[in-house]
Amino acid sequence: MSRTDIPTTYDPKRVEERMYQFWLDRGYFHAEPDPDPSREKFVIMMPPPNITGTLHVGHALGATIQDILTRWKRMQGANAVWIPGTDHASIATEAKIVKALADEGLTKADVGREGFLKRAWEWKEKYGNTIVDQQKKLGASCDWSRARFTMDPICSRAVREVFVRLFEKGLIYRGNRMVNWCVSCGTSLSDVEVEHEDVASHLWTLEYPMADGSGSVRVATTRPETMLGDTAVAVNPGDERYAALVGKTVVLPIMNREIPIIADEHVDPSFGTGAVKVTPAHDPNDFEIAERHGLPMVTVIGSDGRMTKEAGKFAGLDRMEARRQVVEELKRLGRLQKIEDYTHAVGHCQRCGAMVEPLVSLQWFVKMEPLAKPALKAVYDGDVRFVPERFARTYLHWMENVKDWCISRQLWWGHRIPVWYCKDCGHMFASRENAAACEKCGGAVDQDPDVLDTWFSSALWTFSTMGWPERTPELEAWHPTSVLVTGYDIIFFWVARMIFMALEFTGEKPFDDVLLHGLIRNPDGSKMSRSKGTGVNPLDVVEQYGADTLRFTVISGNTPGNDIRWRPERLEASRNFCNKIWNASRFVMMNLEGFDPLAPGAEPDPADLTLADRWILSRFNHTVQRVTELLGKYDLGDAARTIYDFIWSEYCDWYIEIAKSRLYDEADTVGRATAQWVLWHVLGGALKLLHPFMPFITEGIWQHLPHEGEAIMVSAWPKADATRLDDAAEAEMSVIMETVRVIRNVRAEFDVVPSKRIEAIFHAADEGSSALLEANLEVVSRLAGLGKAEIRTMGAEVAAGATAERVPEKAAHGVAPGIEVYMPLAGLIDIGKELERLYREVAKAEAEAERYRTKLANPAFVERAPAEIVARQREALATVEEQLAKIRQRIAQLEA
RNA sequence: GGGCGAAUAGCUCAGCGGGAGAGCACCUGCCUUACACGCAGGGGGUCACAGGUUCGAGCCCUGUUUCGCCCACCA
Repeated sequence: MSRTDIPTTYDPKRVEERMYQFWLDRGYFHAEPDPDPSREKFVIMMPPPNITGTLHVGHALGATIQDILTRWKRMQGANAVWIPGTDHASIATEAKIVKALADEGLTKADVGREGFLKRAWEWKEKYGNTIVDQQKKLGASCDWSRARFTMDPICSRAVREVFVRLFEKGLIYRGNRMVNWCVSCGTSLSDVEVEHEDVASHLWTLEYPMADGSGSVRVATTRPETMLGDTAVAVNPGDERYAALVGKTVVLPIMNREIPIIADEHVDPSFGTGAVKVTPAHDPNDFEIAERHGLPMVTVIGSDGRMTKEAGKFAGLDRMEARRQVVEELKRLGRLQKIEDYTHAVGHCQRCGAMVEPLVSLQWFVKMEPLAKPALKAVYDGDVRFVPERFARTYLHWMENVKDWCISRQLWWGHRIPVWYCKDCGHMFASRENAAACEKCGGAVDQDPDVLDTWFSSALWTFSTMGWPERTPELEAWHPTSVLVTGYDIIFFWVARMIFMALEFTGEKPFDDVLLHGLIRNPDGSKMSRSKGTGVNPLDVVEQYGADTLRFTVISGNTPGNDIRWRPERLEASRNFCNKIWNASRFVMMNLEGFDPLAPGAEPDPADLTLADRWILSRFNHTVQRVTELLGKYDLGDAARTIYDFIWSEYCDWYIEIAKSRLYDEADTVGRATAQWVLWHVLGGALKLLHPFMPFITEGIWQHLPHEGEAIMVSAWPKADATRLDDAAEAEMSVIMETVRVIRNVRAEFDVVPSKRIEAIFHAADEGSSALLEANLEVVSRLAGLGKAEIRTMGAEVAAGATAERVPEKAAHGVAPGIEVYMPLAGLIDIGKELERLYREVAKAEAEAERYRTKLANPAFVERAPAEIVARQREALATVEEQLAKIRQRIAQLEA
């Protein structure tokens, strides 16, 4: 195919799949631990998505960030590896299986534990890889050969090891305690799995008569149905109103049970009536009060959410129905004193949304205090760094107040708790191997039926995946990992737990940095929800726009930790950028015919470089510096924008346009070759900078450009070449650019069509400006559409009046630093209109000058501000005043 | 009840101590031999409000307001 046949629109479909396969075939994603400790390593463990899941834009953001960092580090020569995996997601997957069973008219009990697990594994085989395949579509450069699943033997073994060690150390214990119970999922939950939501409800004030008939005590409650299980009424010990009643008893209405009035510090005398009903079995505080006072516990709500036998005639009712009936009954008995509207927070199950019931049950817990200590220190000392930093505070606050972690779940899908109970002697023991008999008496044993919280295995992710407890080469070389990239919403679930687990079991932090990204929201700011149909499927986006466009869209305009709203229109901007790159590259390729930039001596002699060449090379190297610096700070959005601006606004808008003169001038062999080399060199470098962000298009183009090496993805990350940084060239170029702008401006003002060439007479202030303009006259002419152009050097001796005579009266006027332009627009100009334009120019410049003058007139500023700042202001003022003078002079001429 | 974030051009967002920015939208010209998914030019902002620090403040400090989020056992 001839290069001119390249389509003018970039088509991702023609590139993406082919390039990904190419990378896979070459094994570029794979890494091995490097025994050489001096080589930089870069390791990311992918947060394992649930096997129930499909990709959403949030995943796309996380994956893009991780891929950018990994590709960048790989290009920098680091031993970079990004290890992927999936999570069994105990409760979420189990819910899916249960639902699938229900669709067949079956229940868990119908299929039994084994049958259920068989179905779960089938589910995993069927759907476990969809999300992996989806990530490949995004261009994720994961080492797929290292993919792990949280229930792989290698991970399961680590889970057992950790459990047994914690058990033996006394850090895992079993206890009858109050836990969060989801009646719908039928399992206990940890504190973090409960979401508190404000619910508009009522505050009921009940009246309990004194047993001795001496009056009554009023108590307020948000849960009247629990009164059936009350075993005391508590007041504050310092509350004089009730001092005389403490020790006496009241009769619990409906149940007609005598319960004591006790004094407990927990009671806030200023709230409600100052007296509290105590229901130890259904309220965490009451549970504690009961423990302090040795109160009995009456369970009136069962694990199914229905009232128990203890609830008397309400037994069997759903708790909400029981509430209505209890309230009715109290009303009838005259014991309902008051109903007020009241809004309070109620816990809901994170997974299913059902109201969580605090219930007392026998569960397994991890004792947190000893584990939290080192985990606090690691972050406090800055050993583990949060980006943005503010999230370290969130973490520290949580960890400082962390309570024991309930890890047992009454589910079947997950890591089964490795504890056995002897049927003969009652001995309980934890074991690394499945136990067939009691370790003490040899009697028959039963394994604990529960499974572990999903997050228990996720917490070990950085090291379980690398073969711990073996001392594998991976662990030696790659642990701790470099950075964890995840959403700020799972700091407690996962980040915190990884930190204390890794510290406890490997003696190392799990990662150096935690990079938190924000959530992608709907255009109205609400959370995306698949159930509400508001989620965006990244694969649809890839289908329509390509992966690079999606990646660039999620990464640009995004700062760490900040949420962004999903605006589909932004995709078009990224898509247009792809197209811009495509066409710029197409242009370069079309103009590279007959030139081999890789040939010896192809690099131009510095003496042959034009101002524009030196300028773009300088700008490119500044861009390299800046982008590298930003990536190092995880400012990926800023880095993306920097590359975008360089490619579009500098390389395309200016350099390519400037290069055309030399490219099209067959006679200028040196000039042509120089432009070709610079075009090629800078394009290649810019593509490299862009590659981590847009891997497909950059690789696709790079493969068609003359290049060394196999692939851009394994090419070396550009290093800033100090010898190419050229401030003088940048300053001079800005004068040339300003001159072009001034002329374009005039053309636009007077509606001169682009195809019409115009004449320009330049007045250069001095020899320097004159020489600069002379050397770049062709550039200016091309970009500004000039026909005839003349440069006059104005010596200091030239008087103002003398200038006017040498300029056609009917000419538009423009001013750039050190350069004046007169444009006789051949009949298109209208002096009145020109004057108006000049007045506007003067007004604008005058306002600017005034700002500088005020500042410089302030002695405090001149004395106290840094000399450099003051000098800059003076310079700026001088420049503006010089231009002002010239415009005023021209106005004077025209007015005369 | 604590804590955090946001408030900057019509919209989505950068900027966080020394000349108010980008993309989209809008207006005016242009199919100029890379690109109309484009080019050139242009309009548009007392940077939420009130104080303070500073020679100088979207940028730092204090307070206020409005949204959003997280944490929390006042029944």
